[in-house]
Amino acid sequence: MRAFVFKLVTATLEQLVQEGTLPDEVLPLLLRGGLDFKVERPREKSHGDFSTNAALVLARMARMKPRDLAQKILDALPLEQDGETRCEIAGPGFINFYLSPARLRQLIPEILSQRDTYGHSRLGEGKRVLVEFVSANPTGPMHVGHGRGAVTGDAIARLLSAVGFHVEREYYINDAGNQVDVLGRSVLYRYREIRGLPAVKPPSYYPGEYVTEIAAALNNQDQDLWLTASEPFGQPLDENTLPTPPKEVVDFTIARVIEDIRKDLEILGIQFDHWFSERTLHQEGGIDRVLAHLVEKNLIYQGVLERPKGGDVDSSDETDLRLQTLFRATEFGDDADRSLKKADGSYTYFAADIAYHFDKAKRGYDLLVDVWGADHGGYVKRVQAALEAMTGRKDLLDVVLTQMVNLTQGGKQVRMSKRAGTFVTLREVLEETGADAVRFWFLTRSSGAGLDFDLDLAKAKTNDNPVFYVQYAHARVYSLFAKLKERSLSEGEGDLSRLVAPEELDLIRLLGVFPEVVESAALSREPHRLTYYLLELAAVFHGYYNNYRILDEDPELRGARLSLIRAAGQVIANGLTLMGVSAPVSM
RNA sequence: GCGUUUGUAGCUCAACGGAUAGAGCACCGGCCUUCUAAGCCGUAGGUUGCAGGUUCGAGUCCUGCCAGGCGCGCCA
Repeated sequence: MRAFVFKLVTATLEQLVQEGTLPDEVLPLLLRGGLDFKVERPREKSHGDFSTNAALVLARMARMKPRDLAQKILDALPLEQDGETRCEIAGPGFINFYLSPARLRQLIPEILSQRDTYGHSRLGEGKRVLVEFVSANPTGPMHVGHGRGAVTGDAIARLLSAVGFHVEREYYINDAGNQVDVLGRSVLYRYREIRGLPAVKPPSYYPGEYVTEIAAALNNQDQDLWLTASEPFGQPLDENTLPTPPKEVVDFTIARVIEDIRKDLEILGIQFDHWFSERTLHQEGGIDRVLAHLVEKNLIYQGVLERPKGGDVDSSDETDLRLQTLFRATEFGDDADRSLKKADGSYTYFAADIAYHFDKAKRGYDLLVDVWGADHGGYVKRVQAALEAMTGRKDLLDVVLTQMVNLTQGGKQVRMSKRAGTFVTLREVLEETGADAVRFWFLTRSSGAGLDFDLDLAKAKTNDNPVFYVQYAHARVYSLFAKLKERSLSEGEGDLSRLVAPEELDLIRLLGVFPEVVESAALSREPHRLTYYLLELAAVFHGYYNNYRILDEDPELRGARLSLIRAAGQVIANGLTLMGVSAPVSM
């Protein structure tokens, strides 16, 4: 609907250029979209259904007072003032559009015929987007923070898909590097323990219970096979000469952990199109090629990095004065050049990450979206820098950062400590509250802000619980239709013109906003906008329900109201679906 | 020290550069007991951390401060 008004205004401005009211230079700007005039929903209800600032933006170029120009625009608008739509000038020069009740009511059959596609659009023109998210290291179970990333990424993918992008979901598995060796050693150490052999904790290891479980499974499957390999763990190990665990043990362990993660994601209802292994990059020489490419562009040199000042970096450490292989990230807006190779000649994580993102770019996507934990925020610039260096494209990668989640119960914080091994896994929370609560709740804040997750409230069947509040609005619609049957009432010959109450027209207006909410949430990568919209819609719906009798005696009125709430139920269901939350028919 | 992010009502948070900055909870006052869930109406609550700047117009953009989070290594 907004697009319609926008086109109307644009056409009118073109006409004013031809008439000479507006200078010729406006025309090219208009065609290129170079003018930032807007058609928007006013916050203030009395300002109409739509409003445009066109006269304010163009006043200077037209050398006219904003209100005078507004009058010219108004006169030229090809709108018949036939009672469908009404316009007026207000404030400093806004032009406000008021839709008539008749026009508003048309929306109900539109929604009912579009059903689950209402709110969708073709804005994305089928452009290909790759959303990479979760990508939790395969070294242990997912915790709550990973869950937030998972839910956010999936919601963004759903939103982009709804507005017409071709979306694929990808999980990047960090199955190379030091950490997987640490993991393999942790398993071998526990393997010895299980077999009752002498075992000493390696200098660094993963303490969680899951490691022991995996070791037990390994023992079950392979029995004595790893006795020799585990021998070094019978005595204290020197940090500098740690044994490399056998590939089979590492693979077995990673496969187990990934399977566990996959299960969490399945409970959440998230499916990936691609699982991309970091290891394949190393094996197929992808990293070498990327480095060669950068050498060709003269973006690599041997140098020394300055030591960071202050903070808790140990300034007595001399290792950073060593000559290393550096990428000229500063030429692309980063704050420092970045290391690509370690002293032992192996690649840094960053080198692999460049190769990975370059691989994504080569696969031909028009847009890459990454969802990362906020603790990785410092890497955004360098990855974008590298991507620009490799592809020449500046805005290819969009990174969304998600902040921490705090679990609370009974108003008190649930402490999570990885060191003490008492951290709460995502699985535990899912079992406690269910996937709907987790998904909805994780989308109630903008992703950049911290989030408190109240375990008690998320389970509560009260209106304080936002998940319940919205889902219940949906269920209420269905319960009314059930009641209708129970009383053997007909749905009635709905006469929509009987919908005259301000609450009814407000509800319709709100239903009309839905497509715009979906669009803005998708384009800004801010799924929480959808959540807020649904909360508002649920509130308006509940208010209507509480103040008006839907199942009225009069069949014409009853039918009209039933159509309205059916449309409302449809919009709530569509919104919940975009969040990945179920829309229950009864509760 | 540098980067990044956040700072909005007592609390938790919204607000695509728009008009008088909004919800929920809590508080206070008043109704109500319904098509299933304590609902409904109303009052009050603000110098949007501070100071400048950009413009028709700034919570939003720019600069500088203040405060919290995260990050700043050849860890991933």
